[in-house]
Amino acid sequence: MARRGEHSKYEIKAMALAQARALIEQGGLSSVSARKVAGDIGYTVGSLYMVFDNLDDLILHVNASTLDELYGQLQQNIREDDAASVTLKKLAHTYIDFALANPNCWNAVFEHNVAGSTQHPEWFQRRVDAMFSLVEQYTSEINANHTQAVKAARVLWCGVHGICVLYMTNKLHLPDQVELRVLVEDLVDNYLTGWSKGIEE
Amino acid sequence: MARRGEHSKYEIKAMALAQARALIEQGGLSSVSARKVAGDIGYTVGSLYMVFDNLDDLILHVNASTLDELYGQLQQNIREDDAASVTLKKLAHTYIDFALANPNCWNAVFEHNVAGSTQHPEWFQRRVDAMFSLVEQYTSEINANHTQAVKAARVLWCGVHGICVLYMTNKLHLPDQVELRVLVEDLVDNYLTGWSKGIEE
DNA sequence: AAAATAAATTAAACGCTGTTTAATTTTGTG
DNA sequence: CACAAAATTAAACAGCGTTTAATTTATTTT
Repeated sequence: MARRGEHSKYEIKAMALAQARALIEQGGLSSVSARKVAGDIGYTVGSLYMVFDNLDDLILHVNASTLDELYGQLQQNIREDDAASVTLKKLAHTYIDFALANPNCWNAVFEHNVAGSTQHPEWFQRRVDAMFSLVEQYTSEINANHTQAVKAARVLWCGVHGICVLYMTNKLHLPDQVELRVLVEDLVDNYLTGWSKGIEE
Repeated sequence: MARRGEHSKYEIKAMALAQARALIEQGGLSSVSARKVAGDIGYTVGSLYMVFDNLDDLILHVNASTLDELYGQLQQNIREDDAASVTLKKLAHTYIDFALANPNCWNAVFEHNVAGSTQHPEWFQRRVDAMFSLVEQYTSEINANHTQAVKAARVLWCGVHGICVLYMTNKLHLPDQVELRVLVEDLVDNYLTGWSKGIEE
């Protein structure tokens, strides 16, 4: 085994990921290219293909780390003594706040769809599932029925995401009186109210 | 003025749009290229740039026609004598059905984000707004307060879209018991129940 | 009818892209 | 020191969006 000695494979991988992420932060997904990333960290494309399958693989790893960061922030804002409905609302707001604070990274997660395969690799899917599971923890506090709790978690999270994604891609034209945060508040409130009523009966 | 005589500008434009749409239907947005579209209709790229600003402009026009088709299907499934809540549910289902029936065209509408400008051209925005307005018609039947009806329309439509977009991009992993149609049903039902309860008080 | 003009259309070029290949350098080992 | 293996680069390929200049075609003018 031989290397230039300066950086290990892991270091090169980490450097490439960091630089790709920086490029996305600054100019969005379209400003990432193999030559640019490689050049910025002092290598040529070949070294990138040594540690990543291809550019999609690289971007998928950046997106995974974005999801990790988002997951961390979701966890941080949870207070054990809050009611489940309060926690769910906090999670929704944290999601929106993260997207607003990291628009390009957040966008990249959903903008980037791997061309050929219809499925994401397992290690990526796990991150998506983890977020649904987090929400599910609190919907199941409201309704112990597992299937119902799963469904509610999916619906709530998808709903919050839908508001977010249409807003971030300039397809949600809000009147001045209506704010983004008010919409998610309204969604979670009304959905949970309706859901609770369904349980009572 | 002179032309090859075979086709007028409008005809070329229409042919290009039709072919671009066909390519999207078959292989998604990534299988559209200026050279491919031009070649398929018997011209070279130059003729494309005669009738479109650029490739983004072409795709934006395809997407606009997709939205028109979707809007048409939404209108078709409306029965005047249905209750507003029933109509809203029908609209949601029609939206899902359209996405499932035209996955690549539907995806293209949301996958394609014009690089430079943050805003879409007016004629495109109008199509998006038209859909929200359609939903708004029926939320305002439930609550006459305009601001509230606008908000509910946005939240419902975003929610349905969120479910749809995460499902279509393989980021929504549904347990076998939970179906896509059940999710939108659940969303609309519970949201409207919660919303109605808010009005009563 | 021939010549001039203007538009339509093409061909070619520019600089970029992801990816693969072969050549080259560097390193660790026998 | 020589050999082999790994790291790294350089070059190539086929494609991309877009712009430019050249060329064909049709219309207008003389």
